[in-house]
Amino acid sequence: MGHHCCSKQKVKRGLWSPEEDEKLMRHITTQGHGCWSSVPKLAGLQRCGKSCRLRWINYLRPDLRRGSFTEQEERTIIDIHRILGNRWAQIAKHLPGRTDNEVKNFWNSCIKKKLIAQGLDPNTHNLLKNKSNNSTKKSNNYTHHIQDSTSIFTIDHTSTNKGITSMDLKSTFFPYCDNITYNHTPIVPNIEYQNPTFSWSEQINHNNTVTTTLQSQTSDQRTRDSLLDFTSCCLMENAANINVSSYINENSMWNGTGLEPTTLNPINGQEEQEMQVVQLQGDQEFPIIKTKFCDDQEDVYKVVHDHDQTVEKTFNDSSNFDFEFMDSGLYTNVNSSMDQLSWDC
DNA sequence: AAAGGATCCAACCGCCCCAGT
DNA sequence: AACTGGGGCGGTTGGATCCTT
Repeated sequence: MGHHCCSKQKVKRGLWSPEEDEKLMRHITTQGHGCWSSVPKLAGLQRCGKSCRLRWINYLRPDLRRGSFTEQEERTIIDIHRILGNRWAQIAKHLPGRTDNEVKNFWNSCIKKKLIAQGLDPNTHNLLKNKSNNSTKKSNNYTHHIQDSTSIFTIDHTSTNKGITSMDLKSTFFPYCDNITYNHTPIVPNIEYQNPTFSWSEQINHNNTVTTTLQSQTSDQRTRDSLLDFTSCCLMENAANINVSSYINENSMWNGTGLEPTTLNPINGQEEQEMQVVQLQGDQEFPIIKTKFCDDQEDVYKVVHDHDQTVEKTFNDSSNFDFEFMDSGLYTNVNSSMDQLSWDC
């Protein structure tokens, strides 16, 4: 069964011969394609218009870029796919000379497998469930720096200096934060939080607990929730030397915060929901962070220390962004293509 | 060398959207 | 408003090629 546009015609199918290519090329370069349904007749081809169009777009077009995909192109595809999903035509628009078909094939034949091999679900970009625990275990000697100028995070995993060492959260991620004062006293001295619109303070109390206070004067609930989550998450990162996974998600990109708003309600329904508590664990002095919410939603974040200097954690399932992904170097160009994408799409 | 499985990728299919009537 | 045709898109297929045994 052919397309409705050419179902009455006797059309050839299958691979194009060099002669057919020649005819189509000559016709379009001299006459232009105009109405595709008329191209086969005018070009002397026994193909349907759609087939001609496809052949031109995917193969004959002179501005096509041939050859294998570069690493940069691969990263771009992954970045955009994280937001748009299988919208190959949209993705291809960000890759000059590449077609949607090409991108789709590359994804299915190559990228998909790479992501799976890294323990990531290619559809959601989340950690695959059966890999999530393993991914949190890492060697003390593992070192990985990401200092791409377009990355929002710098991550350092040297044995003496783990965790996020700096971050530059652009104001585009916090469009609702207009009047937040900067008041930051980090637990880990080399941590720098560079976004002036976003801050919190941390104080070590006499009873070996740490109180974190989010300094937010915004009245927007989503921002407050986002910042609370973010603070909690970073605190865990710093205190436990773990790689925090599954935190920012693409939906949050769309709601404008860039961070996943919590769906939880503060304990006692407090208006001020900034309080976080870090407890130092017995003589090991290993910190655990527990965020208190309403009774039925308690202990969403759990950090468990084991004997191998590794950490397991449990997160709210609704979180599906992963720092592991950025850690792998795949998540880049946030401030350029990704920001642009938010506006384009 | 040959067979069979795996992979790649060009092309097709079917659906949707939109503009024109 | 309903119909029609063209264009665009994502999913799928199947033949060619590569790889493994």
